[in-house]
Amino acid sequence: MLGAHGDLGGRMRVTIADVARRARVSKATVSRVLNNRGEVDAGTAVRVREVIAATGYTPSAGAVGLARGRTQTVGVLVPHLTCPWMGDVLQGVSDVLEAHGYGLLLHTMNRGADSVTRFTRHVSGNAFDGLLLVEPPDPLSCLTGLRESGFPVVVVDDGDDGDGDGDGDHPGFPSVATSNRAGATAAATHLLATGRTRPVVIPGPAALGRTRARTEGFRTPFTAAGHPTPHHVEADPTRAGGRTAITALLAENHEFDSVFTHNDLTAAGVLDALHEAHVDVPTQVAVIGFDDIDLAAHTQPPLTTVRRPSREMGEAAATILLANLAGAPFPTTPEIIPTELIVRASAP
Amino acid sequence: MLGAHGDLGGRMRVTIADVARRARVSKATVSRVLNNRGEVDAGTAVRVREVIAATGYTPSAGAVGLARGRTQTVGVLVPHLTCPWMGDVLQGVSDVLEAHGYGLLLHTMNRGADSVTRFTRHVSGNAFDGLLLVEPPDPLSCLTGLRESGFPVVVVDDGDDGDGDGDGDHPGFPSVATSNRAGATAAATHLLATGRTRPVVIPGPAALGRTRARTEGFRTPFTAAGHPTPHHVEADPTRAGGRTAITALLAENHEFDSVFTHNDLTAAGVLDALHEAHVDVPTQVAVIGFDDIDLAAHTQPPLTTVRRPSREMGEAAATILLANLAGAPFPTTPEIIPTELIVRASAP
DNA sequence: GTGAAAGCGCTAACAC
DNA sequence: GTGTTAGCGCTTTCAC
Repeated sequence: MLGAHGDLGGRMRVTIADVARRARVSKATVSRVLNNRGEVDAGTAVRVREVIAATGYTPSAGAVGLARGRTQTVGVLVPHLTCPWMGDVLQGVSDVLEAHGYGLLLHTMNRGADSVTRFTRHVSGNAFDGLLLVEPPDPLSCLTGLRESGFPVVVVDDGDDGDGDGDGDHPGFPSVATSNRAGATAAATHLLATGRTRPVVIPGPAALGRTRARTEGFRTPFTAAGHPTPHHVEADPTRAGGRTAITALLAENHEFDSVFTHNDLTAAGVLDALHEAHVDVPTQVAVIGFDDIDLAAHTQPPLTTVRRPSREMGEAAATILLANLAGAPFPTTPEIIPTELIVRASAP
Repeated sequence: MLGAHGDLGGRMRVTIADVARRARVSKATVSRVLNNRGEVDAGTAVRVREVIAATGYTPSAGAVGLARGRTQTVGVLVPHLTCPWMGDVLQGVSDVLEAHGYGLLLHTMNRGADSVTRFTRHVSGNAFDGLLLVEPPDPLSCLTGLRESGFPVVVVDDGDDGDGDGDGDHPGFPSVATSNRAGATAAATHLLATGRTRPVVIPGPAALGRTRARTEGFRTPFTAAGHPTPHHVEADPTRAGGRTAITALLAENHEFDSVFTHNDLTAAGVLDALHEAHVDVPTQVAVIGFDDIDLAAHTQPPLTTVRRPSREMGEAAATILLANLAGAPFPTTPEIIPTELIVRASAP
């Protein structure tokens, strides 16, 4: 009977000592076989491996971590899990991490300060080797402490706009972002090319770097072509927000031939409002969103939008972090994954 | 200068020994203060706490885990992160776990067998105290081993139909499911109440218990009312699948006045096909989906659907698991979170 | 009330 | 090549 130490319920863990005893070697040798470290006699190695297979031994992750000082785990902090693209980011991260044998410890900031406190404890508790911060809100107090401690951190989707001046929302951290500026420029260029000259812009939260980048990127082609700066309208970054904003605009008889929103949800609301007002899309007004969430392909009409490469950003961030854990230095400039203009019926 | 042992880069970890030394007590006493265990002199406790605060000491999660034999972490295995409701499930799980001070180690099965192998290593490596299996595919080999070992596992969204016979896809495991049968019955009843008698059903994967449950639940009211068994049509569980299926059905002049699909994506495809064929929804054909993903509220017309309480299911599963870790026995019958019929314009 | 000492399961010098 | 010996940072008897 195997390892019948009598644990309550299941059988007792088989430890490296058990393996060593049964293979008639020392724990050190088992460890060597386990990690292909040092030269071990071929015959001995085979014997050890047989015992390992026979006993079903698996090293205790915790013990290995304690002894090595590394946990083979990275922490991921996300604002919340329910927004449309978070799954994509996580999938990208998870794929890379799993491929390299790393675990992924997930944390949410859903419960505000308390969440962050708990998270910080985990960090200082050495629960993981490195950290991925997804869309961190601006004033994340624990950040400064992190940087000072030299703990490996990569920021995903910092507000950086890809214009090379490195002015993300969290300068000083290695980061992955998308070409917010170029994406917005592509949208503007597309509108101009299809004869639209009087756009309305519904920007995102003003505090975010990406809002600045998208705003500027969109304005550039218009002013360059001699048109006035696009009209801006504030709105909640929701479907209802977009709808309300455009309804108000129509009520005051503001003239426009196109709408560019900083996110797809708002754009969906814009479509709603236009539909209600019997304004045809795209003949009377063209609409372009941002992100390319699932919904974008399903609106009526389907939404032309700037795709944000969420999954690729997750992959890139994880890759950079793992490279650093493996000894490589962090890149000094943000890695920019390009956006892509997805042309659908709302702005053909 | 604090703990200037000289770690490369950051400052060296402050350990319980450091705290003990500076507070002029033993490690044991610090541990007692830390865990409110045993009677510690009030003055001593205060002194220790001061040192802890001053040094910013945080216990090493790994060391605590090794010593206590518990990691305060639960593993979550999901098929993939990109499907619409997974974020909701995870959010529910995460909220409960964080509220109880547990970490969440996320695993994906994206890469098939390899993923599962890695995952299994983590399990036997004692990386976590308990396990949440979300929508596990039928033949998950490691499952039987898990059950035998007595390792705490809760299955989320097992195929169980809530009819009380406990015939989930993974009998023997405690599980959380939704009232698939009752939800489908509600959809059927709603259709009948609005004068629809010739429905078409597009079921989900035949292998899943929930497909059986939804199929039966939908059929019951029709046969009870003396109508024939609803016509079934196979289709991929995607938007394209629903579209193709209905297009074919229209081509062969099959008569029907309503469509019930086992998921919203398929329903969206059905709407597409009907729209193309100039069949009006809902006057000519009513459509009801299942799940209530974000998309459902945004289709044209908005989709009537059976809401599946993803987030609540996640919360329930986590709660059951934590209760077990705290000593409570597992419930012997699946916990059923009820569905809810969300009536929108596609089937008013 | 508090300390000393023995682990938890593993790795990593260092000897032989 | 392989064993011995220390730890990694904490918890937990068991004395005092």
